[in-house]
Amino acid sequence: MKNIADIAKIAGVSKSTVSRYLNNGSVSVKTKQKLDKIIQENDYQPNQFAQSLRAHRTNMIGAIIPRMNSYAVDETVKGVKTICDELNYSLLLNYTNLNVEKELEALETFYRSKVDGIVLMATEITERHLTIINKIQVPVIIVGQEHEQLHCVIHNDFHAGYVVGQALGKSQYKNVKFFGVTESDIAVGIDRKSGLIAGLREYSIEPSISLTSFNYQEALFDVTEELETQPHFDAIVGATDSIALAVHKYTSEHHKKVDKQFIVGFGGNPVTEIVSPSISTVIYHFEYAGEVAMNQLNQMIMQQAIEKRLTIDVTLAFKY
Amino acid sequence: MKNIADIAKIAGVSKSTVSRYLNNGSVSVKTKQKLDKIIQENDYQPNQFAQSLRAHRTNMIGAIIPRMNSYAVDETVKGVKTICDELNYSLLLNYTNLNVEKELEALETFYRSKVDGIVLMATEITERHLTIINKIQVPVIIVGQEHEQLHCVIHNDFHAGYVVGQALGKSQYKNVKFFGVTESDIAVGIDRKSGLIAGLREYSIEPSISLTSFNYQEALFDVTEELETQPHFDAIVGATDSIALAVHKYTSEHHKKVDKQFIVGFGGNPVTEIVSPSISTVIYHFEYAGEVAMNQLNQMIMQQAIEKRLTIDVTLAFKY
DNA sequence: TTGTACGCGTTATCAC
DNA sequence: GTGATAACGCGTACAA
Repeated sequence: MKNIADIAKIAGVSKSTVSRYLNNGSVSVKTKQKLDKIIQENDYQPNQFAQSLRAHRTNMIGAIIPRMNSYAVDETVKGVKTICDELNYSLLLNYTNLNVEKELEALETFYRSKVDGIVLMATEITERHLTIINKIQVPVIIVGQEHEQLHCVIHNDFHAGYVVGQALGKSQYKNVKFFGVTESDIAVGIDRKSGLIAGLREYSIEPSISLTSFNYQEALFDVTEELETQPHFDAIVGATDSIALAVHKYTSEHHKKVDKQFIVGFGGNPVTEIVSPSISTVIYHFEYAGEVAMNQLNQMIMQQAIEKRLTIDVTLAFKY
Repeated sequence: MKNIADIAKIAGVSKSTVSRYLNNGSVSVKTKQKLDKIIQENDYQPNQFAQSLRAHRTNMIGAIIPRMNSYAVDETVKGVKTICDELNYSLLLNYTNLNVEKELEALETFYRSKVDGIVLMATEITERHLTIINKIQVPVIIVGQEHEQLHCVIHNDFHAGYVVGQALGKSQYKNVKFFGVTESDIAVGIDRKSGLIAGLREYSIEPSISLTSFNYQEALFDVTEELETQPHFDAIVGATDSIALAVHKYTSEHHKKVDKQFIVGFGGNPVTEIVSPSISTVIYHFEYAGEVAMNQLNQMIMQQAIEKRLTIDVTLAFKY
């Protein structure tokens, strides 16, 4: 592998001339042509580490993701990646398997790797997150969760719940069941639920509420237990698509005579379309959120002033 | 951010002593204790780029993946990541959106980034792939596809098809339909199909074969067209879980009277479990394959001799 | 326009 | 056990 000195020697010029050729371009036409050819022939590439070492800048972005095989995460990363490509950043991925410790480690790791910025898809922002984020002097943007003191891109979860509530009321569903999740997750546990309640209230409907888990298997267990005792509702809402899918699984295996329960989820996961009959969902624009987040992060890296909090709207996809 | 010189100055020793403390550890007990404390207090971290610059080694692995929201890809990456963590590599991700050009670019990009090794999940290995891989002097391992001249970790696709064929025969299914994909994909297009045919032949069954796409929507279209003309089979096999899910979608929406068609897919995608009734699948151990691939890659980086071709076995998960 | 010399932070070599 | 020094590859004042 050739370095800048080799190229300089071959061209019969000095290192700095080659360097200038590569950066400013301020060289004579003659040497330019010579270098054009030589660099082509030897397909020379500047060593990025030497560059980083000198520039104190790596052109790398670290993304911390809670899990891999998740529609929301994958879509978001897709968006982040798109903008990284545009802006000429490399994307470093760190997956934490829903483990908070690993999440904190990942922040430290990226700090050591001297990434220019970090995209964090956390499930929860603890005090310790805050401490580390403040310690490391690296721009961080949260996507999918909200926090007063941090920059974040969030989905309009309250509104998502609200439109579902309204739509159900409008469609004359009276008897509504909601399977929610822990309130330690603000976005999903609180906002979606309150939105739904508010939307339904406009039609004087009060939903029956149960608690379950993000995990499909656990949700299926809870749903089974709950619906076995009280099997009929006009509509059943799951706080996530996974939960809605669990509901679908239970009802389609226990109500052969299709007493037509209306099922709704949140997220826009394509699997809601694959099951039969399809279930309704609120489409979240994860990929777009990823793009927005990465653009914001770039602004932060460039030291530009930006808003601390950006909200992405959702789209209702009802199967009437 | 402090560097090794700062630490040395604070401790009243030389840079080399600090460096030795960090690496060999060959320092006196006294200075060791002093440095323990000082490094702790200043939470000093060696600059990885300076290290890389010197060591000609980055401790980075590049993974090239065709798409994000895919069970197979995600599981494989999970396995790769696990071993990366163990071996102290950082994982750089490059997603190509099924675009061959981007795949080639990604190889070049990683080459420039001086990653120590590359994990390539290609859909197809062309002559141009080969050219670039030979040009860049970076160890590359293919996972999920086979190639004579390259190191690869593959799934036993022929055997997967074979066991399905046998199981169907054993179960007295006579009238078998197979939806396959293009033969330009050796693993899926050829091996699975030939395996199935061989397995069925032992029971003197010859399947009816149609061609379709990896894409769920396209598969659904093809399946619909095909099954509308000839609706009944004892068993229908899809070359991938996606295709099997499309079959499931069609049959459950058009055969209300459950004339019990047996559906089988390949991959072990959990969605086959979520739909109702569940469909059978052949479980592919993607995560394990990822682990194996990354371990192999590490061997290659360490200049150890390894086998060019490793095969991972599959597991049949039949819902009788 | 071009070349010289130095520094980015680290580690390996060699004296002491 | 410790310290001075050179080298990794690059960019940039500064001088020519």
